[in-house]
Amino acid sequence: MAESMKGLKRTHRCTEVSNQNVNETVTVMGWVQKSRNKGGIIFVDLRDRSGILQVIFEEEKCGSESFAKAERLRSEFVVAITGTVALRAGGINKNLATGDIEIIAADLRILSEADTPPFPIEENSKTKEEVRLKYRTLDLRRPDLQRNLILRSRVVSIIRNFLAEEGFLEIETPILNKSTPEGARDYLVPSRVHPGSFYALPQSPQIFKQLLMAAGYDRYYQVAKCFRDEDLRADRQPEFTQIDMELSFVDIDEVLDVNERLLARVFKEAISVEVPLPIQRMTWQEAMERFGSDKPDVRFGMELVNVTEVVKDCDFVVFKGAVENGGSVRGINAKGQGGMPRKKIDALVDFAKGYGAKGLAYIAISEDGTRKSSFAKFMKEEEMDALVDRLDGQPGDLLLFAADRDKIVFSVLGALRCELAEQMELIDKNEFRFLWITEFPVFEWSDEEERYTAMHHPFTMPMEEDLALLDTDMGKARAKAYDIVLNGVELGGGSVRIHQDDIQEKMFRLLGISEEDAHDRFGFLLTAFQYGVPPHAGLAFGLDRMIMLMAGAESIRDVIAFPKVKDASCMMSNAPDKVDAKQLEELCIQVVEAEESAL
RNA sequence: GGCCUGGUGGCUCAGCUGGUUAGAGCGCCGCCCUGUCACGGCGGAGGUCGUGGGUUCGAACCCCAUCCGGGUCGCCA
Repeated sequence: MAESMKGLKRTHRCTEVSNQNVNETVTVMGWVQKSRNKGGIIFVDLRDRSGILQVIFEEEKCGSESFAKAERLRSEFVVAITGTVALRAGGINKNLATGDIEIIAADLRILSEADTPPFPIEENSKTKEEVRLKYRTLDLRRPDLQRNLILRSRVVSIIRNFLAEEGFLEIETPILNKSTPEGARDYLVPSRVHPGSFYALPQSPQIFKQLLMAAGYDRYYQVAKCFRDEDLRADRQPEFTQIDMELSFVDIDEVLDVNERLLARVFKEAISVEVPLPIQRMTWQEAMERFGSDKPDVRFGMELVNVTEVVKDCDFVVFKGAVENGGSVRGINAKGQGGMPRKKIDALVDFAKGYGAKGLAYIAISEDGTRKSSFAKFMKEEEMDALVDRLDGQPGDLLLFAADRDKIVFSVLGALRCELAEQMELIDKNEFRFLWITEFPVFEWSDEEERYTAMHHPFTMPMEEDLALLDTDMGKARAKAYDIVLNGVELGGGSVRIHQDDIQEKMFRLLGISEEDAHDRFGFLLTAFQYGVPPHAGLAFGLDRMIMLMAGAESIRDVIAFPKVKDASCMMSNAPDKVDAKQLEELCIQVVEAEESAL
């Protein structure tokens, strides 16, 4: 039976008690981690978010009533204990921060009884995520998740302090918005007052922060919830948090500068990691050429090598064909993997196919220098020599080649490079390597829509020196856009925005957005800009990913209190769910269930 | 939507090519124990093998469908 805590006040969290408090009377409250009943003495490990503290019950010290209650304690009971701090009479437990002390209980109240939890509340849980997510409150009691959320809170407060010091204002923007498609799928909210009309949840506060710049708020930031109705991944949730900011009267360098100082501060204060400044910068083109990725992990090498020139006249149709179709042939050298068994190489080929490759050519060089290759028979001896030479192939190396359109070659080798690094254990998990990627293309060709779309968004400023390209070769135009990458993960990105109306008009035109369309969708922004808009630029960090990397978590779910599973539902609450017919009626939405089952 | 992968007591797993009364560790329950902390001792309970079909004399195991997780490609301005 649960008791009241009337008259009690907690004096310490569990690990706030130390040997400095010996002989003091304290009141601690928390959950029973473990109870060890030795008959005449009962040991209870009491747990709260700070950690664990041992309490002992002896009948002559706590009285028969409390002792009887102590005998009933089970895992996860919530209790309040008043007692005296003492140095341990028994051995010291070195595994516990409070291992040299214990509380000699004088009084016990059972504040809440508890059923036996469905899985153990312990660090490094082996329990399936499915079960953990269903009982998320229990999962959140585990020390590793508590550490992650405490870290998250700390990071956010460091960010707030830093940005305040730098003159940023924290301003909230609406959650219920007008849908401005182009980009991710919107979550829609039906309007009751306007039947048939919908709000959209923000994918980011993009337009509002630009409006704030036009309104003169100079430097803005927000811890912003964002929503995207797309499929989930280990590092993607349908709702997630961005540290979103925008600055007026700045160009690229100033944005990067303030953000790298922010990152350095956060990593130093939160996890004692020094971030050397300035952070390395690399253009998008260079990143693609060298690493096959716009978010390269530069903790290891294994860079791509372009061998198009070497093989363009060879007789191997795969290579020749790729070159003739305007593509390229590139390779990587997996050092020391020349002895990789055929089966594993085949697995790599399958891996490559998952990224759109039709195949993967290889040359395995054994320790004695002899070569095994999937395509040697189509090549002249000197062509093979030249290939090996270009990739600096040494005895014991494995050379892998992809031939296709650049887009596919990059994506295949970029992924393969990371996969091999993982297999070969080339990655130092304690290293944090930041990288700015700059000069993204303004446009990206969409095969699906058969037109150019904005790579970043339609308000991204092209590089001044490339403005002329917009009329002649728009695919080559570069933007004043940048991403911040950490260990191969895109942590954030942003751009300088267009504040010149003629350039904005041109962008809309190039994207196939008519004047009418633009006005319909972004009219409120364009109108605002007519009354004086400063040059401005901004950036947004994915907070969840940042915490994930800082915490060394494998999934974003481990740094979010109540995450959703793969199909975007919540295993705990069962959201999304059906709603009452009455609720739908108010929204003038027909109940379709009956019709569906009839079909 | 595609591909890969998992589902066996509360938890984690084993269960060989189909032949059982489906096992183990932890947890749980009861009794005992005044220095435990992975406490210990003795005893005990607990499983329609995700679900539905099918093949077979016989299915946890094979086939089909389906549900619930995980990874990934597409998608994610």
